[in-house]
Order: sequence, then C-alpha cells, then structure tokens
Amino acid sequence: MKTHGVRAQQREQTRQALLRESRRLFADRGYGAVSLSEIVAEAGVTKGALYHLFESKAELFRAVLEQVQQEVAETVARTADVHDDLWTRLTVGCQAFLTASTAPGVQRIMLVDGPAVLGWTEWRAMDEAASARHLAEALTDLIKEGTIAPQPVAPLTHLLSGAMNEAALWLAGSDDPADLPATQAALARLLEALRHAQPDIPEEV
Amino acid sequence: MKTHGVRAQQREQTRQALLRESRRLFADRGYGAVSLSEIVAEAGVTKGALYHLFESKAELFRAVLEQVQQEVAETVARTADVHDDLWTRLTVGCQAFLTASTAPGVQRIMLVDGPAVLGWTEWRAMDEAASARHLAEALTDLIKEGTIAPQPVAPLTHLLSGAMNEAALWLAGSDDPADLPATQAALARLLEALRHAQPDIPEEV
DNA sequence: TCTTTCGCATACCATCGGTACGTGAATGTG
DNA sequence: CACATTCACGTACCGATGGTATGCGAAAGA
Repeated sequence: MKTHGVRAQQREQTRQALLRESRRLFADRGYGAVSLSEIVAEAGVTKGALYHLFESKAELFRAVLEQVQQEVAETVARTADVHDDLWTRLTVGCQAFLTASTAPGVQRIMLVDGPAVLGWTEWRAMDEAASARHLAEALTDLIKEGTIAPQPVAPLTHLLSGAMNEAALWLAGSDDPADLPATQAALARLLEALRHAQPDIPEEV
Repeated sequence: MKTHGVRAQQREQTRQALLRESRRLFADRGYGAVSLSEIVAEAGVTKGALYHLFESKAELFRAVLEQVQQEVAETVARTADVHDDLWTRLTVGCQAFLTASTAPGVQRIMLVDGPAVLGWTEWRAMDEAASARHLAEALTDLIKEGTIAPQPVAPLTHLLSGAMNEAALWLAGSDDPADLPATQAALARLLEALRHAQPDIPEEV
C-alpha cells in the first residue's frame, strides 16, 4: 500500500478526523448515545466516507479503543522503563497506570464501553496485547528472580488488573484529592504483600 | 397498593414474565443486541404492556440488574452468615462472590452491560447498595477489631471489589478447571497480606 | 490520452426505541 | 344491580438510527 500520493494522504486525513471526533464524542457521552450522523457531521464528511473506511460503528469504536489503549500503555511503559530494578518497575508502572487511566477521554472508552461494545472476551484480548501482557511479564520475571513466591501468574494478573481498573474508575469520579494517594498506598500494600509472602511450605528446605 | 385482586395479580404476572425473558435474552446476547420487539414476543405481550410497566428499555434493564444483584448478594450473605469469626466471614464471602458471579445469566448483565447501560456512577451506587457495602462493613469491623491495620476502607473496597469482578469475568470464560482454585488461592494470599501487614505491635493482649 | 481505480457523496431502506390512542374487563359507587 | 371509572394492556404509528446500493469525479496506471 502506498503511503504518499494525494489519494492515500487524503484517505488517512479523513480517517484521522473520524477517529478524533468519534473519540471525543464517545468519551463524552458514551457509545450508545452518539449517532453516526453526528460523528460524520463533526468530522466534516458523510456516512459514505465512514463506511468506506470502517466496516461498522463497532469497528470504528474498536479503532478508537486501540488508539486509547496504546496511549495508556505507552505512558506506563515510559514511566517504568526509567528504572532498572524489576520490583520498582512493577510498582511504578502500576501507579502510572492508575493516574493514566483516570484521565478524561480514556475512562469511559477503555473501561466502561469497551467490554460492552466488543464483548468482554475481545476486549480482554486487546487489553492483554496492550497492557496486561506487560504486567504478566513483570510478575513472571519477579518470580524467576525470586522476589515473589512461585505461583500461577494468570490469576494474579487478572486480580491486579481488575483492581486497578475499578480503582481508576472510582478515582476519576472522586472529588477528594486524598483518594488518589490513599489508593496508591493501599495498592502498594497489596503488592508489598506479594513480595514478602513465602510459598506454602513455611519451614524446612 | 393492592396485592390481591385480579388486576394487580395479572399486572405482576406480566411484569415477571417481562423480567424473566429480558433477563434471559440480555444475558445471552447483551443489552444492545436484544430488541424490545423480541422481548415482548418472548414474554407473550406487546410493547404497550412493556411501556405501561417500565419507563424505557434502560429502566427495564435496571430492574433486571437489581434482581441479579440481589440474588448474588443473598448467596454471598447466606454463605458468610454461617460463620461467626469476622475474618472467616470476609474470606468465605469473597470466595462465594467469585463463584456466584461466575454463573451464566449473571456475568454479562452485572459486570459488562451494567456500567455501560446505566453509566458507571449509577451502576456503582447499585453495586454499593447490594454488595460492596457488606465488603466495606466487613473491612471496617476488622479494623475496629484490630485484625487488619487502620486505613481508609474506601480505596481498599474498590481495589478488592474490582479484583473480584475481573477475576469472575475471567473465570467464567476459562476452560481450565484449575483456574478457580488458583484464583481463590491468590485472592486468599492478598487478603492474608492485609491481616499480617500490622505496622507495629505484633503481639499483645 | 485513455482506462481503471477508488475515495467519497447521495439517496434510500429496514428496524429500532418510543408515543398516542383505543378498548374491554375489573373495580369503586349509588 | 346499574352505572361510571379505572387501568392493564393492544394497535397503529413516528422520527431517528445503523447500514447499503449506486453514482461521480479526480487521481493513478498504461
């Protein structure tokens, strides 16, 4: 596929306009309350253009979600990559995720409408590819390193991922500025527990 | 309001039929993919009846969600109430919630479509009233009792609640029967951490 | 230059959630 | 018992929505 040439450029420009406006509207009012007529009007095109570039309303939403997830993942990764210590990378990454997904224009698309529009399974696959994979890898490495006790990582990944998602949702609507540090502290305590908990065989070697 | 009399009885019967069929359809295919025409056809009535009993499609869904939440909450409460020890009640209650919300006909309505259809804030308020309130109370009591360290309960409640919701979603789609016990173990470990993370004063009385 | 491609607009469709109104049996009243 | 009223629905209909079929004009290949 060509990337230069008037044809391809115009196409990409229209696509970006649709993504930009639909993301804004979806974030503001939710997937169900935004009509395609509204989206194309805001983007300055018609439904013909939309259906030429996307297969359906749900596919347009998927493209938007992908973009949002990548933004969050990149923010988290950039914050974690500064550190070398595996444990620090985990804790810092979790804190970064909390603040990043609290941002407006992220919340509703990524955590509320995502699972409902695409179905939980598909949403989870996308989240896995963008974010949860890094969490799982971090936990795996920490087990290899011996910092946390050997155990299946999948359950732990889901528990922690879910905990952070729900906390982010709550924090976004909270008006008490003390809630964020309190949540970070509570999360840190839970993580800390992983580090100190020993496997089930307490004594003897 | 009268509860006997042919009028009231018929009304309630129609209402139950609508709730039953819409719950089945919503659980199977999701809120967005089910039409009102379909619901009233399955219930053996017409849209006139539906709009006489419910204000909108979303309100019908809310009634269904309320019913589902109360079922789950009752199951959890019944399991926990057998025990006297506060700590046992918490852990047993969490395990019960995990298995109860994994059930088909609960999942999608309670955890996926709920927040999207009613908005997260409203969904959270309902969840609070039905389930999360008990969790918060249990944590508060355990702090009073001195079993877990003094700390704000709200952040902890959301973290744990979110962790269990996501875990339940995952378990429902899992085909490995070892995932449930593994998740219960991981959750137990996280909870256990709360108990042992006493900042100071390890032994006493 | 001539043909083909393709990005997009226009016009249209079936279905959806929702509403206005009619109807007949159950209910209150003398 | 006769009569008026209420009310639980059914019927008919509406605007808007997601989606499609088709036409067009400029860019791209030959």
